[in-house]
Amino acid sequence: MSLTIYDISEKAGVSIATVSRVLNGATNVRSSTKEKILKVIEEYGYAPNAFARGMGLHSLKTIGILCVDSSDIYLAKAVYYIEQDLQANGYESLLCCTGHQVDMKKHYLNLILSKKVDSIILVGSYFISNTEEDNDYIRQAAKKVPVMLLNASADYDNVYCTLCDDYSSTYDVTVKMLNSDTSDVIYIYNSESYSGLRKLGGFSEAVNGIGKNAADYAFKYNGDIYKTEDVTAFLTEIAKTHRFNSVIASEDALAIAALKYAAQKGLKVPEDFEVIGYNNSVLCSCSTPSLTSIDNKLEPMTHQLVNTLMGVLNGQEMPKKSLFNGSLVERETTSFEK
Amino acid sequence: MSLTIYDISEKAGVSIATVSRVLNGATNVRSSTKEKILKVIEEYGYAPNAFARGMGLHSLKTIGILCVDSSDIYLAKAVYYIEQDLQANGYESLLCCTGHQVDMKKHYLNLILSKKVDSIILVGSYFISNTEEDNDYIRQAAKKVPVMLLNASADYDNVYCTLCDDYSSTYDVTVKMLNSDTSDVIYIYNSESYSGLRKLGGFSEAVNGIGKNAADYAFKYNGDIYKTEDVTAFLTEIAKTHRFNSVIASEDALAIAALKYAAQKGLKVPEDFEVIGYNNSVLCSCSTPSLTSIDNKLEPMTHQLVNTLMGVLNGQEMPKKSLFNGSLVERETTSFEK
DNA sequence: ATACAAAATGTAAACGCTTACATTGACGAA
DNA sequence: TTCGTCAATGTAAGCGTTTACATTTTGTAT
Repeated sequence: MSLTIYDISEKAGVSIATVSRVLNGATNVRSSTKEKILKVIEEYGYAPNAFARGMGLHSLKTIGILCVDSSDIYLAKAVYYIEQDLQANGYESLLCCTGHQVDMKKHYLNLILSKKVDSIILVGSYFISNTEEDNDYIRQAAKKVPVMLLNASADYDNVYCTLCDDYSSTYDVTVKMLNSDTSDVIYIYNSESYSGLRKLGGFSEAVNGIGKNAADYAFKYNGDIYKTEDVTAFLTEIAKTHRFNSVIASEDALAIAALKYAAQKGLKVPEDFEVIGYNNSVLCSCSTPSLTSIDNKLEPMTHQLVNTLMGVLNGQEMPKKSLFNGSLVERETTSFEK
Repeated sequence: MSLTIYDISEKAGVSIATVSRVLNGATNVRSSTKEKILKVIEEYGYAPNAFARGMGLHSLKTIGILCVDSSDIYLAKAVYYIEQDLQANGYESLLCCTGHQVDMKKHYLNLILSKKVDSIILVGSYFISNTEEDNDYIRQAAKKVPVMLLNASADYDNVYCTLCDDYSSTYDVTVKMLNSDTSDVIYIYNSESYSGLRKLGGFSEAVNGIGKNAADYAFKYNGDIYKTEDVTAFLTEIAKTHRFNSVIASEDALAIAALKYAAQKGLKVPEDFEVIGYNNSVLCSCSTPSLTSIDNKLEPMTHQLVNTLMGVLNGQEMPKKSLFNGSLVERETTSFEK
């Protein structure tokens, strides 16, 4: 078995308490003693047992991150930023990818709670707005540690939200679209995610605003958004019953597929067909023409989230909700600027 | 503070041992007792303390995963597959994103080792082939638990490798390129990653094979591969001194940038300019024209890796090295098939 | 040299579990 | 009824730390 603090104390000729103090950077240890212990540790390659530490300590300076799907470009980026920030603040992070099933989400939430994390950050769709019961597990968790929500909103005790005002962004861009030459605009979205619904709301308000029925222009795609062929087939299907010459997508990947669709139909982008994505992800500059997209300020949001968290952990009063505004990044698939 | 096993035993009127047995699914507990305890646990929302468990238990059925950068599409996908498989095998996973700095890699490696993981899986460039000393930390880790390498090769005790024969794939595709109409082919690559070097080797052999000096045709790009503009600028720079009409890239993102470059120069793809990427990632079908790429069998590789690991943990003799062959997935940026 | 305060170090309890071993209880055979 | 057996349950030690408190050492002023 590996060495314990006893082994080290014995070899260094001191007590375990002194070793522990050195390990934890206590100041009240004579420097000669410290050196001696450090040398032994170095020589024998001792590493403290995290579980034993966990038992003694109250805080392990560890934050649990739950992510629905780390293979999603956007979420992976979010997790990455958050981890960097946590590390910069001297916190470790524990990441679990839960998938979309509710029981798995609950399972991992409890799992990670049992590891004495100081807080939990939820990245992706965890907060299911429809049923109070489904969300109860989050409220339960919030009784133990502060819960941070990225891109979701909830008014619970000890739950802090950082999000982008998708509603407004989508509303604004829809209005812009409706006023442009290509005015037959549809909205395609995929998941039942909270942000997807907020975007739908903004789109709907804009469409309803000009006296049309938004429901006729919003289409939900159930499937893998990265399967381009499936999405283009989906659009082809829509085209059978609906006329449209521009697409607002809830995700960049969907928008990319819309571009493929346009190419298939021989439609010129942006002259005859306009497309707007969401997230301003790496995909945008990968497509030809490059994709206009709404930047939802992921990086600033993650900074804010971690900042808020650090404040909360230090006992400061922090905002329960931090709201950012998205901004349109125009590239080659729209022609607003002309 | 949260409840302990003592609280539960008290409320249920049994001893802590019995509660522990129920918690761990022991069979020798009367079912009426079991029910009673389970009910109390349910009612009071007890969750065992993972650290205390960790102290008692020898194996926590937990695997540590180290990933260089989870925001990289390819690596994120790899991690995702691995986590799914581990979960299916009843193992938990602990993921740490280390970044590229060597000290951070070492730091996290030790950190994760201290959490009593049963094994460590390294995803990305951890094995630095050049200096023995730099790799020593991996050998040290392998003394404690089996170390699994994805896409890297090392002949150390207790280290198991699963990789794709990038060398051959790149060699084959280069030969194919050299024989086609567009024969002025260059290779662009970014990192000092192990697989990047293997690919370079394959490319070089093919080029040297026709009596040219490979070094004149391979170009290393140092920078963010997702910054399309930077990469196109890099290509423009190359074009000043070198004539080329086809590009083999070590990563899809670089290939995508090469497509942008071609578009800028008004070159027709694939007629006047051919491009091949690597990894067959989601980017391939996102670009227009869609990108020909080498599929390096990520999913089968991850399955194999986890299989091997499970075998090793069960004490079976397993292959030290599992080698897959990449395959060319032709899309619209090449014209081999015509 | 002596006394005392402060700094350094040591001792031992606590953290919440698992599990070997001890004890109790139930049931069937004699 | 009485014993033996085996299943169910309980007791207590141990896992490797941290840390409050106790003790020793050091340094300083007298």
